[in-house]
Amino acid sequence: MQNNELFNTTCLVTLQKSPLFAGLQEQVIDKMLQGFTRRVWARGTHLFPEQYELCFHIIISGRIEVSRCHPDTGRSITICLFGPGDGFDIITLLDGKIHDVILVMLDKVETMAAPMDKVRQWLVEHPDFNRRFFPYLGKQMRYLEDLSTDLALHNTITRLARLILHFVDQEHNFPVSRSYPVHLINDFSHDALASMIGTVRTVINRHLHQLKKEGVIEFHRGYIAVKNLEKLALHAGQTLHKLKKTNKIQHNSYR
Amino acid sequence: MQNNELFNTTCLVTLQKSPLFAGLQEQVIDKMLQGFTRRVWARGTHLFPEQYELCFHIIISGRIEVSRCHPDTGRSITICLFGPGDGFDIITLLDGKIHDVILVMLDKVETMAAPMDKVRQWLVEHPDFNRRFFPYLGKQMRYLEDLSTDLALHNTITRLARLILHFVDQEHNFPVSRSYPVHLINDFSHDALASMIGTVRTVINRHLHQLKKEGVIEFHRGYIAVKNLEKLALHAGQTLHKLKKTNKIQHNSYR
DNA sequence: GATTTTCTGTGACTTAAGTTGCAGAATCAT
DNA sequence: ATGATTCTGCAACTTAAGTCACAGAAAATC
Repeated sequence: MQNNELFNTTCLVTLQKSPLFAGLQEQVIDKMLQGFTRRVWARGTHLFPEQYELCFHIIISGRIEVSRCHPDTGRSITICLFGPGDGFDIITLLDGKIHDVILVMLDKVETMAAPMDKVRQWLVEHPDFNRRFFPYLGKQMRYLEDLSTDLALHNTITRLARLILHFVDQEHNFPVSRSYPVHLINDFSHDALASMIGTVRTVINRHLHQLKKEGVIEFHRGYIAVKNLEKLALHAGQTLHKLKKTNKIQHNSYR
Repeated sequence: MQNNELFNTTCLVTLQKSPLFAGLQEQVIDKMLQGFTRRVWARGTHLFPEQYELCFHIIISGRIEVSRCHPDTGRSITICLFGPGDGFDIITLLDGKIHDVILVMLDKVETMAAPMDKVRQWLVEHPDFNRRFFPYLGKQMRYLEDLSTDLALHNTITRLARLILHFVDQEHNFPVSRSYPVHLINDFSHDALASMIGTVRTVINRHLHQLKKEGVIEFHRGYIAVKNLEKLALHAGQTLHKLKKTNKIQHNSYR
């Protein structure tokens, strides 16, 4: 089947670029590819623990939002965002216990799935794979730590600035508008952005308009780009404490 | 030296109870013990990345608070809390990069230290150790996820209730007062508690007094115990949405 | 045991950030 | 196309949770 052939090629390419598999011997990757089954989900699908706990998945195409939801208020927080090359569920893979999060498919999503136990076995059999696995875990833990830190220490506009800064593509700027596009979260609704930094739509809306007024960003429905990186960095607090708040520092130093 | 002998015995016992080493063959543990160096820090010592990035440490005695601090406001958030048997810094071990957190010794702390590379080598050479390492990572990631979720979705009194519930020792209750003691955080100041849930001292103080008035807990300087677990669980939202907030659920259901 | 330092308790005040409600725009489904 | 649905933009309002300031208690240090 030609379609399948194409999918397999896409898989190989994705794996070779994936932080989990990049640099592995081709024969090892080939052998692993045999063990995977293709899965496809439509955009908007919600997956609950029972539906993903048995297999480990590698995303081939599309994005997945991992989130938690408050049963009473309905508010939700996005714990992480996955794209092609990412694998889930890492935590269940690690400890075998159920992981109580909701996966939302932000696009049509294609994955390769293999039983958890088989992937665990690969980790033992292929030290190379095992070694590559560690930095990937580190990256995830750092993201979670940063999320907690931001939520606890920064106000909402700072968090929004940091979010945009985190996903901005500083390499490629649009030649026409001289603005920097944003990755992965470019087409997010204000609700989705709110969930990323643990707040609500109206607050995101207010802050986006403020940043636009200040000339930091430009945006319209499903589109954000950065016009002034320095100002954005200032909002994000990158160099803030060196410039502006000298008085505050002094004020706190004699506590 | 007799003192050293005693320390080695303590080490062995700690390792055998540690989530990282429990169940390993004794000869493997013995061999690892050779590779460790003893380190001691006084209570209150602050460690910065340069001081711990080169070696992986296993705590033998005492507690360590891992935290981040906002340079301007001086507020800080405790990212995790380590006790005997825990190892740090896990993230640097995983990806070899500097990990920008501050370690605060809450007691006099004794650790065993081994070069990062050596521990990474052990992970490769001893599949048993490697396998035990994974669930430990899972536990840490779950804690971070829960922290983020709590910060984003719950108000401060709920977070305080959850904190206490998380560290309560449900097994042993004091026969006299019929109250349940708290682990690890029992002697924390209100400032330290505040840092655990990402808020400030005055807020903790207010809520502690409220919980006391409601008969949920009892406390005095450096002491907390739970008098009514059910009420505490209610505050923590464990069964909240089933009992109390039915109206809220209905109210939200037609959004 | 005197003095310094660190904790705790409390009241008054401020404000960031949520909630609610509605109207119009954009997009999707049939 | 058209009707339904989902997004966006505001404005008015509420409140949880901060800040600030000070005093007394407890603990640590000398």
